Amino acid sequence: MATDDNIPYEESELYRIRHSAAHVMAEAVLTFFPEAKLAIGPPIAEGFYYDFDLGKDENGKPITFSEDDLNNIEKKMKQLLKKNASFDQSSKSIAEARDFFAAEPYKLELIAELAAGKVDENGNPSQEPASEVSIYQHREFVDLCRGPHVPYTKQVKANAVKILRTGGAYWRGDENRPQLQRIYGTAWHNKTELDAYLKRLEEAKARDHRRLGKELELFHLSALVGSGLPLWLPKGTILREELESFLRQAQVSRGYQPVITPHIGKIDLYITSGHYPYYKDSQYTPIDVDGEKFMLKPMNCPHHIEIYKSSPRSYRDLPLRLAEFGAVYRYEQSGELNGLTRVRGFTVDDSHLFVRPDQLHEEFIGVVELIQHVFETMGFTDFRARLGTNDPNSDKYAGDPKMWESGIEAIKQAAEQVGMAYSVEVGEAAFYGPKLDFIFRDVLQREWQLGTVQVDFLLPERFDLEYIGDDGERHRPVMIHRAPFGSMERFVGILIEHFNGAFPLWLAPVQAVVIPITDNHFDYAQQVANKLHAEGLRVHVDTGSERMNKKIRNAQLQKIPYMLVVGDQELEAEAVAVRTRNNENKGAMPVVDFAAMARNLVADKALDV
RNA sequence: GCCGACGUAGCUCAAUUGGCAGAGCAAUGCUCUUGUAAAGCAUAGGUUAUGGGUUCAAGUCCCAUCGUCGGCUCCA
Repeated sequence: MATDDNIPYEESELYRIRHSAAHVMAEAVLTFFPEAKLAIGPPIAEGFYYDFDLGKDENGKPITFSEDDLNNIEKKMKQLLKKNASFDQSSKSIAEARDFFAAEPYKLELIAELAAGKVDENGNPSQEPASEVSIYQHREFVDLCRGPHVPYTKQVKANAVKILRTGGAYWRGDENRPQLQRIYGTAWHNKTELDAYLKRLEEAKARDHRRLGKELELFHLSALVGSGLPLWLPKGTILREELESFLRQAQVSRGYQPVITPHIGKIDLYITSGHYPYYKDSQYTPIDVDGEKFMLKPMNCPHHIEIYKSSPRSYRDLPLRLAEFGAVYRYEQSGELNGLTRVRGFTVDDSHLFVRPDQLHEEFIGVVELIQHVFETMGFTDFRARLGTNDPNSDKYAGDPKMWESGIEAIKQAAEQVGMAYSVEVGEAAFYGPKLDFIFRDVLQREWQLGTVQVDFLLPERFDLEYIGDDGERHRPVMIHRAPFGSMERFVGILIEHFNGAFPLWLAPVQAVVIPITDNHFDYAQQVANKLHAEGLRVHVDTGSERMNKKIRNAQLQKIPYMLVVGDQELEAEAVAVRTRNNENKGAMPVVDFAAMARNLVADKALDV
């Protein structure tokens, strides 16, 4: 996010520019749609938006912005920016404001909540009831608004502003409220910054995992198989299995025990766990067999719990760490699906740790350290932690408040001990307990929730879990749910974009391609490949009829780490001419030397070749 | 699920106002035997997502379904 020096974004000039741009855009909209009702129009991370209610057409359908409308609005907006006007603040009493905004139902709702002390003028939560409201005006355009703005419209450069897109958006983000028409725009200090931003958007498009997944033959989405049910192609499978094997090893050395559970389970299992009512709307319909209902597994927890219950547990058995790459199925709404990052069938690198209360602290720290290890290995340096707590005002969260308190306390203590900063976000918890999420920011500054650790006192109670303590009495264990990757699908999707398809050697589906210069070198190329295979490397021989140059180009486009060119000279010297995908020509080296070098890079999980 | 846009060869895209479905890449065959990012020629490839409708005539217009994309909601 671009900020001026170290000032918080909210206090930066860019924020004022964008907020002002939003007002001028709304002014432009009103010139074409005088009847439009205004909702809210705040600055956001990389621009701004404004929501409008355009009313209904003669068929009762909501009026929406067309592409032409957007073009016209943008043109008008630029004119209005250049035609200078000052932004002037004033205040009105609640009664005056009600009067003034009498024709603006959305503003009236905000004023009512302002007066009740629920929100501020920008729609953000507030504490104190307001007696006056802040108003900003430029020319004829007046908005309920806390500001701040730039002093004059001219200070928003017309050539540094762009309208980006439109879309429906629910009023107050509530799908039960009317759907408004939102216009997104962006604004920057100057044209250079705008162009840089637009270029960044283009780059993001080029490294989109859906595009690269096709080009690099990693996965396929088939309409016939079903929406959100990805098929892993051979190369994508290598990538995924390398990740799984990396985590599996890391887990075995930390005392985890792999288990395997079925893809379906009786509905009673999920009713007992309490998952069923929470996830009912996002489930595949239960399968009815001989009068019994089975559900596609939406989560692995209850299955692992039944493993815990399969035999009496002693305090000596704990912690019991059960791990599974467990496939789960959730019937996400169609509009939510997206490539690999949002699917209906996915695999959670799931584990449930059954621990004694006195082990909770240490085990939680162990999980946090494992996640840190995973992120570090991937070269993910830019991430933050988020403590998700229950919202006392919501009925979404089960269990008694004491459980929640001790869970939250356990997470805070663990985070403190490992020196990890975190932000607290109310209402981000799982229904059964608080959690610490790891949110990774990729090279394009987008944030993704990946790893998660959750403390759960509830399910042990629901399933009546117990262990026999050293006092001979029955005690209740605590559960930790955790997934460092989050889901294999999402993680791979993010990894594709993070590395722009140029995976570290240990992950690259094809690590090297041998390129014979002429047909006469095919045999030698195959010998080289055989040797490297024997060394555990994934090598492919390009026996196509193209010229060497074309084969190099193809390998470059496939982002294969090494191109091993072999001709007469290499054949003679038992060597390969090594070229990297970074356009680096390392020259000839003996095959054994290349193998040793590559093996080391794989063993070290080096991030680049 | 809601709002909007879109769906033409394996991929990326063309196809005046409705008027003979086409190109590049990829694939296949042949020729060339090549030294670090695209050799040449040829061949094949399509019920224009699916199903209806309007029309002398539909890739193009209308309806429905499926799918994809951009948002909203939701979320690993």
